[in-house]
Amino acid sequence: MKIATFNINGIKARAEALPAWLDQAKPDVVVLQEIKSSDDGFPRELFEDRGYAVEVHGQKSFNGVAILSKLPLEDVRRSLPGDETDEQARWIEATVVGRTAVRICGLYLPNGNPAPGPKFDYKLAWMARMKVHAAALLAMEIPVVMAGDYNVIPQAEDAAKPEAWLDDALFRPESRAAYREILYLGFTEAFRARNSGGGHYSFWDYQAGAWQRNNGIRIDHLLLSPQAADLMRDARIDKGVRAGDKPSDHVPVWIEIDA
DNA sequence: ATGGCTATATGTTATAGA
Repeated sequence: MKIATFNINGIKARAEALPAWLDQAKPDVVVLQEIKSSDDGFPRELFEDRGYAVEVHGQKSFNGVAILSKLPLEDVRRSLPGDETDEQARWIEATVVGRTAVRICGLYLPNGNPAPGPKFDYKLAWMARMKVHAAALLAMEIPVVMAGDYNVIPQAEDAAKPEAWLDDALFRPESRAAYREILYLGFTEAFRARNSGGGHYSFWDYQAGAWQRNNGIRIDHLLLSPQAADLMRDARIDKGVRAGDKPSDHVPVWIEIDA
């Protein structure tokens, strides 16, 4: 089962590039972030025509997440527990049953800039909520994949210019510590389990020729429960997508698991 | 780079992203 995460930065703007990537990469499951669309405005037919089941947790203009799956999506949850007043659409999860059942979460973690400030406080509070929910997911003792745009640069080697990010919410010690707290509950970060060293990125800014200069950061991650990590066969970044026509500023990151 | 670009809304500019 090939599972991918892709922050597409606007579903309408990616109406050509996203289907083109699906046809080439043929993922079984994709979690999408920043669809920037309401549920009603989501072009479901683009994906249903390709054989994908579609579940959307949308929001007008900003945020918004979705799951596409070649297999049926069961037991869909459309919010991160822990704050009923949170109206930002940043979490969706569902179960996909292949050879075994896999719980797949699609998340769009808050950016948090500027830091310090209320947006940074929201980011850290959201991560504390995610830690609680992640522990509950681990307790199920089944394959769980938490995939998405974490908006966290885990280590200096995950940025081409780490010195430029020292005061940024994506690289602040508080953000990285909160990320580690979730990871160390017992998850495996898929890409790092199979690839070492620097130079691997999942985002390049549209500005200042960041792509041409390979000035990127690695912020899109897949965290696997032990039962999922045992099934992992591969983990890669589809870097070439960034060079395509009208690209998102993120590229897909994916795993292959024996499930 | 303190924002050089991009996307959305229903705009003639503001807001957000990372």
